[in-house]
Formats: sequence, structure tokens, C-alpha cells
Amino acid sequence: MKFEFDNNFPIHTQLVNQISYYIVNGTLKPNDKLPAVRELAGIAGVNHNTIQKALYEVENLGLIYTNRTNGKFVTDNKEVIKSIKEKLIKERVEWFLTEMKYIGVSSIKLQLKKEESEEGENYEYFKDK
Amino acid sequence: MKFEFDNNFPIHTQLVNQISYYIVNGTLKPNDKLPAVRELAGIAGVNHNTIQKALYEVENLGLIYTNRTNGKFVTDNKEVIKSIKEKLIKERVEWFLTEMKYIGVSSIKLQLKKEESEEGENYEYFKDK
Amino acid sequence: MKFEFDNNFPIHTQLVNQISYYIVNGTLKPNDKLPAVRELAGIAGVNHNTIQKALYEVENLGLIYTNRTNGKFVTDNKEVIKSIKEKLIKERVEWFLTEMKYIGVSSIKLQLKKEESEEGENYEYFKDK
Amino acid sequence: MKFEFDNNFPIHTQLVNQISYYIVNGTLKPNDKLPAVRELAGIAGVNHNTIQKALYEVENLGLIYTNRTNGKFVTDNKEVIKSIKEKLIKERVEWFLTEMKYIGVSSIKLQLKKEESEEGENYEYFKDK
DNA sequence: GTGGTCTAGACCACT
DNA sequence: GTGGTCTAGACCACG
Repeated sequence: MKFEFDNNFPIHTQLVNQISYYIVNGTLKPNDKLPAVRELAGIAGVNHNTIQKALYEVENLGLIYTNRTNGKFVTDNKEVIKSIKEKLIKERVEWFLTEMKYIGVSSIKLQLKKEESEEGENYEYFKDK
Repeated sequence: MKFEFDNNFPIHTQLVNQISYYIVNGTLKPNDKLPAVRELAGIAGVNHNTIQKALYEVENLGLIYTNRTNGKFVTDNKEVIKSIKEKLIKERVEWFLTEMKYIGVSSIKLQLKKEESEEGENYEYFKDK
Repeated sequence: MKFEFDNNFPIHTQLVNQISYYIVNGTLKPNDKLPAVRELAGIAGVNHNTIQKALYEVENLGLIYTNRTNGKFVTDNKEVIKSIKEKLIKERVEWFLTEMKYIGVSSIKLQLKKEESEEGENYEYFKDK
Repeated sequence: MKFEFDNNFPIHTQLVNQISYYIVNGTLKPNDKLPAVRELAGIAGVNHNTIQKALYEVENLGLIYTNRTNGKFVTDNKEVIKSIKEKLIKERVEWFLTEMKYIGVSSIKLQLKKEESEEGENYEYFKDK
């Protein structure tokens, strides 16, 4: 588990994304215990309050839950994980297509294929002038 | 000409992008005169200092030049416009592919085709596990 | 006997309340023996220290007493039980009316009627602008 | 505008409630500018970060919005304000009725009447054994 | 002057 | 040792 930051954006936002990625891509599995807040702070090289803020938002998303005094855990609700994964993908795909349209790329073929192990169809986007 | 903002990010950055888009997608053509700073401020509904700052950055990119007494104009250097367009596309494509990888989308086929009217090859990306 | 917790508040406080409720509402009657601490811990799914601490507070309230070798029992002092019940009700009614006032509900009629089996008057609250 | 705190609960939670109350009860009206974060901190006698955290949550509720560098304002969406008001009332009414049930108050008549100036029916609760 | 972010460090509650 | 809260103080971006 490691984190990389781009200094142009708030660190806590990037933490929210990167932690979410670890969950939706399966690196962190349902009911896995997250490292302690202060340990994560050490790993990421940031203050524990910054981690706290990020995890608070991840919890609001529904990806993790807090067990008072025991730690924080990945939700065991796979539906939530799946739907957040779709949401993350959708947001980024739409952002990308919108930017491309603005820049003046008129024809885009985009096909995403999910992990073989997962059920469900592929995403397919085709945009022509 | 109009602008849309996401209140969560610096407005001047969004302005730089959106003005650049108008130039690389051909809405503003080489040697076109840009609206006066205060007019742009009105259109965008922001402080004229913010416009000023954004235009300064766009000028640094090489997309516009200032004619002290007459206003600001789109560069007539088509090579610069083209290379900035490529750069904008490249940045966004790379950002997009990186994010998808993190999220756990293993297979992506992406094909971009430029405006018919332009010379130059198409972009093609293919990433598989 | 069962317990439900809201993970956002101290569990031991919630335990004090819920155990008190079982006594004032008659589920646990005077001189009834409480389940052993470790048994309660099992039922509630919490650490036995947490139960211990909660019972200590309930004992301070006067609702239970400890018979060192035999366990903990509900007090047989019905006056104490009654007065604690009144106190619990009063606190909650006042909290409720205060909140409603802040929210801007100007007129509240509230009438509480005790269990038929109990002696004593009813509570009645009437608050108008 | 003033704030009162009960030391048994997190200050920022109480701030969220009290600020929400000021909005739903009409003390702060749609599009009113809130005092600056650091000014509020002074009024409430707490650190500006604590205010920040509270306002962030109030914003998530939809009651206020942030205008970058200009300040924070009450939403002009009266529907949101109204629905949050209902939500706040509902939560508190339900909490109250639940507590009363646990305590063993079998019969409760509760009637809330909204501000005369507002349209809409009254709330009425009647719970009997 | 406005909000936003981050750090360092402290203290508390709970188990 | 876990998370949660709060303070003090600093620095930044924006307009």
C-alpha cells in the first residue's frame, strides 16, 4: 500500500481517490482492516488529521465503516463497492469524453473490459460527429 | 463564447483550459481578436483580475499574443496550436488510462480520430492486461 | 434482553440507558438477578469491561445493587425506580421541547400517559407561542 | 447569532445542528451570507478548523454553498431547507417516541403545529398501546 | 479579507 | 493501542 501525490490538488482528495481505488480494485477486500489512522499517516507521509479527513469521506461514500476503538474496515457490502466502482468509472469516462469534445476530437471509440473474474458486461462508448 | 465553472477548482485554471479549448478546436481562429478583458469578465461572471491572470498564462503557452494598444489576438502560428492540442490530448489520455488502471479496468481500447479537415494521423491506444 | 447500538456514541452510555430502561419499564423487576457480566457481554457483543463500567454507573444511580458473591440485582426500592423513571422522562421531554423550539415549531401539544397499572398522575405538556 | 455547547458531545456536531436550526427556523434566510469562518470561530469561541468542519457538513446537507473567496451563503433552494426541516423534526420525534416506548410510557399524544406563516399541514402523532 | 489545507501536538474515550 | 476531537498557528489561492 502506497500513495503518490500531485501537489496541484488537495492531498486529502487524492487520498480519498487512492484509498477508494484500493477497495474497488480488490487490493483491500471486504472486511479487511485498514492500517491504523496514524500508521497510514506514516505510510503516506502526511499528518494523521489529513488521513482522518480522507477516511471520513471514504466512510461517507460507504466504502468503509468504523468500529469504535477497534479500527476501520472495508465494508462487506459488495453491492456498494461495485456501484462505487461503476460511479468512479462513469465519472472519469464522462470527464474524458467531455474534454475531448471541447478539444475538438470528433470521433472516439472507447471500449473498456472488466476483470475476467467479474460477471457483467463490458462498457462500450462510441461517439461520432 | 461562454464558460462553465466547477466551484471546487481554481477558476483561473478552468479559464486557461476553456480559452485554450476555444483556440485548439477552432472556435477562435488564428489572428482573431479576443474580447476585451472586461468584456470577458462580464461573460464569465468573474473578476477581471482573474481573467487577466488566465490570459497571461494562455499567452505564456503561446496561444495568444498581446498587441499593446489593440488587444489580444490568437497566434497565427498553426504549429504551436497543433502542438498544444496534441499536448492537451496526450495529458488527458494519459490521465484517463492511469485512472482506469488504478480502478481495475484491465482492458481498454481507445481510438481517437481528429477532425476530417485536419491533416495528421489519428491517435490510437490499446492497453491490455 | 437485547441491546442495540449506534456506533457513533459511547457504547457504555448506551448500555447504561438501555439497562435502565429494562428496569424502569418493568422488564426487570425488583430483586431480579441480572445476567452475569460475561453473559451480558456476550448478549451485547461488547467487551466485558464495558459492561462492568456500565453496571457500575447503573449501580450509582441506585437501580441495582451488588451482592458480592451472588451477582447483581435490581433494587427493591420502588421509589427509586419511580423517581429515576420520572427523571429519564423529564430529561427527554425537555430535550425534545428545546430542540423543537430551536427548529421553529411554535406550537406543541404533548400528553404522556403512564402505564395503567401504575399509580400517579399523567404528564402533560402544552407549549404555545 | 450565538452558540451553546454541551460538553458531552463533539462541538462540531452541535455546531452542525445549531447552524442548521438558524437556517430552518428562518433566522438565516436564503442567500444570506454567513459570517466569515474565522469570525464564526470567534463568536463560538472555538478554533476555525472546528467551524470549517461543521460548515463542511452543513454544506453536504445542502443548506449552504460556498462561493470561493467570497464567503459562504445560505442556499436559495427553499425546497431543500423545507425538506431538511422536516427531516430534523422527524428524526427528533422518532427518537423521542422510541425513548418513551423503551421507558414504558404507553400512551403519547403529540401534536406539532408549524409557524402560522407557513403553508402545509400540522404534524400529529398519536400512539396508544 | 475570504475560504482551504496542512502540520504538530495534545487530550479524551473506549477496550 | 484504537479512533475522535480540538487548538494553535502557518501558508496558500483567489479576487
